[in-house]
Amino acid sequence: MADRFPNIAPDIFYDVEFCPIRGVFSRLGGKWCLVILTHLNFGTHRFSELLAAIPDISQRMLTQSVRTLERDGLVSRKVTPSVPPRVDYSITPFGRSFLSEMEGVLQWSLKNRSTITKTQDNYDEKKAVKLKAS
Amino acid sequence: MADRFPNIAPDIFYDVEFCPIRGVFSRLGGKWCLVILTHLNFGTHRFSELLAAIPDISQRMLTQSVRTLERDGLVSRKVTPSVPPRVDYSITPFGRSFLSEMEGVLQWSLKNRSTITKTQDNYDEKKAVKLKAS
DNA sequence: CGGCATCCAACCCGATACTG
DNA sequence: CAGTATCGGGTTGGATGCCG
Repeated sequence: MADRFPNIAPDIFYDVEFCPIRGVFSRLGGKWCLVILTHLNFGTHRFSELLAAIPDISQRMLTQSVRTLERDGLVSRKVTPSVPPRVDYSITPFGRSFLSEMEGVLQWSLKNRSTITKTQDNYDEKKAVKLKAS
Repeated sequence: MADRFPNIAPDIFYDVEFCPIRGVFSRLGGKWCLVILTHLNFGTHRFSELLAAIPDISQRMLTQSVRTLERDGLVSRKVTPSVPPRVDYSITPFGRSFLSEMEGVLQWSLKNRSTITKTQDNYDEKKAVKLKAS
């Protein structure tokens, strides 16, 4: 497997089934899961609190995302059968361990946001010039 | 802004425009960009090599993804105008800096893959029992 | 209040065909 | 070889309405 090409990645990344990027990360890496987890990292919150705290998420997506996070064990869900009912979401230790690994990436994103924007603008400009030349 | 709720995240995560997750990470976090970057981290590769190295990507998605990575400055593209033409992709130092931040997350994914699978199975089973009871 | 169900629009993505 | 262009299915995600 590794002799497919010279200088290429370890076998694990070829295996579509076991590749850590495809299997785990692609599901938890989405922006919603990460945003929700980040908010819960600062305290337990009700469904409606999360909904208000994340202005650009729909109720449907929030429901779906917390369900995924609960199913994967990164978030715990506590139902209080009062009237009206109350549901609280908390981050689990497992969820915290994931988030701590994401810390560096988030810092990187924050630090390099403007650099990327400029690079993009530069790229788009060059492309526009080439198009005009043809 | 921060007084919206008690114990909630720093302001930056509320700002849809400047939030590091939404702005940068949601674009680079997708599985394709990460897989491509990982392969390029082990050496420069031609388009067709990448296509063969990543069995589950289509030509269209590969083109699109390397273009995104190039536009964001994580990958460099070198065209050799021979017949037939040759295009080589390499990871840039900037791309390497991103990848190094992702290292921990990838390790986490690899380490906890089986745990997550079991947690999911457990969750699904409990849910099935509840459905049967009703 | 915290969902779930439904409908519908948008876009993601693969397959295919064609070009320099 | 390394793309671009187009079509079409499948999924994502928003809007609305109903229910415990």
